[in-house]
Amino acid sequence: MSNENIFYPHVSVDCVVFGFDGEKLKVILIERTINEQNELYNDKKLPGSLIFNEEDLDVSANRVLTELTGLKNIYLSQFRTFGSPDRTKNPRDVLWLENTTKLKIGRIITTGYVAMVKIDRKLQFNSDTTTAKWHDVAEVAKMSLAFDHNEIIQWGLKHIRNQVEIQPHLLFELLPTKFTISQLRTLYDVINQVKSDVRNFQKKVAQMPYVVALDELEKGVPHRAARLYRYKK
Amino acid sequence: MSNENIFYPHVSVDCVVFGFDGEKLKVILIERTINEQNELYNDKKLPGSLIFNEEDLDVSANRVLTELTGLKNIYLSQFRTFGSPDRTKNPRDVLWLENTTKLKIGRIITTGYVAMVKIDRKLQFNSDTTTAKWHDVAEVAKMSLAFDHNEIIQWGLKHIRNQVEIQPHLLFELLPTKFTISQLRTLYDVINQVKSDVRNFQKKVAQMPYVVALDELEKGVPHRAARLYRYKK
DNA sequence: TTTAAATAGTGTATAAATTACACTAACTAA
DNA sequence: TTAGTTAGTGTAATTTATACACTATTTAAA
Repeated sequence: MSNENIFYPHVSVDCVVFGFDGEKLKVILIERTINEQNELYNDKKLPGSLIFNEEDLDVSANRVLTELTGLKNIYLSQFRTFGSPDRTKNPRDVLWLENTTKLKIGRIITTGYVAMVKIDRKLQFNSDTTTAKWHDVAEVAKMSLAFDHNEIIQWGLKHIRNQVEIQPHLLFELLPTKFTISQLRTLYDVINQVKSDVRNFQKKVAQMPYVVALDELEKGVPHRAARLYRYKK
Repeated sequence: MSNENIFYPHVSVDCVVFGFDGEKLKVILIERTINEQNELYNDKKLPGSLIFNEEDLDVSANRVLTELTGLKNIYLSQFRTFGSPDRTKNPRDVLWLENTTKLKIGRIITTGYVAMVKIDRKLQFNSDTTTAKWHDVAEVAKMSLAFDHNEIIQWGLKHIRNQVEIQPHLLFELLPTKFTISQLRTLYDVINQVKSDVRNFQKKVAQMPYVVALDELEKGVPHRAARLYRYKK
């Protein structure tokens, strides 16, 4: 192996945080502002950043997520690492990187993490120049995000689809503590890209010992109120 | 973000190549020799190496696999990145790294790839000091490999188990071109850690349009010969 | 040449899971 | 009172999964 081919890339983590608003899948994006020849340009990106020395990847992902969104104690699950040399070929991305890190950046290898969180969790951020907000996943697919973040989101989506199939319990991470079967079904359908039959779905839920009915109905709807359920254990 | 926390790790790839000998799951390991204070020490590790500048991770994994095993045109699938700062805490590993790369190595982030190959493919290698060989996965679990390679193999195993469930076609990557149903069943059982019923398994295979019976029997067995099948499409 | 040993190969009945399908119930607002 | 909106319920048919035991074929040894 010849030494001159070896180089020192930077390493980062990016977090794809999914939420569900009762109707659509959402993802958290950070707004970034780039000062390009004194023209301000606005853009969106995933919450992510370079890792620290002596910091494990998982730890880094948690730190970065908290720094950029205020979310704490979120279960983040690694899904894929993106290492194309083309990742930093967009001059706008390079400009932004060098401005925010004060480093000369050549190449960045980034590891993607997914999380599924209840959408009512408050997003806070401790930087003046970034804003974390929920966006429709479907809308985001049409936008042009920083770096290869569109691609990263698609892989993240694929990952949670697989994960939910193996561990259906994960669905409840996305629902409010009290939810209707209708909400659960809509979520199930959005994730699995299917259209479930209402009666068959009720039957399926009835067989889930971990979904327990409450003596409570939803409120504030202009029609018959649905029964509320919660996830147990 | 403060600059002094940012550092420059090395990035590598490691390949977990699975095979099947008709009975047990196998994995390719490389033998390495470490000269430790003029004592030679032998050891095993996964085929892996540092990536080159401007080289995509996937490309790198293929290059490294070919360099260390002679295997070409193998479908490698990324499964997880290992980034603990403790990865390079074993002095023996550091010694070996610095001898082979002639670089001062601090930390290495490595991305794991899995492949499934027919075990009759010949292993060649173009280095005098390394030897690639098949080993029983179960035996390897009891050995102490270089770096965190034991852990990497376990994650790789988990990955192919999931993948095979989603894509049963992958099983045929591990079988010879012509195989018996018995071999297919044994492989299925080893991968899924189950014990299938012979009759039910035959039924299952009969429903796989991509497994076609040949007008041919296995040879050289000291009992009734089984019919051969092949994978189609 | 007979017999033992080893593995191949076959069918049926039961249970469980999945699918298809249409109407009544409850509440709100006009 | 009525129209609009969503909640909630059962049954039959099909498909899939499971449990289970004997005969067939070949080789090698007695």
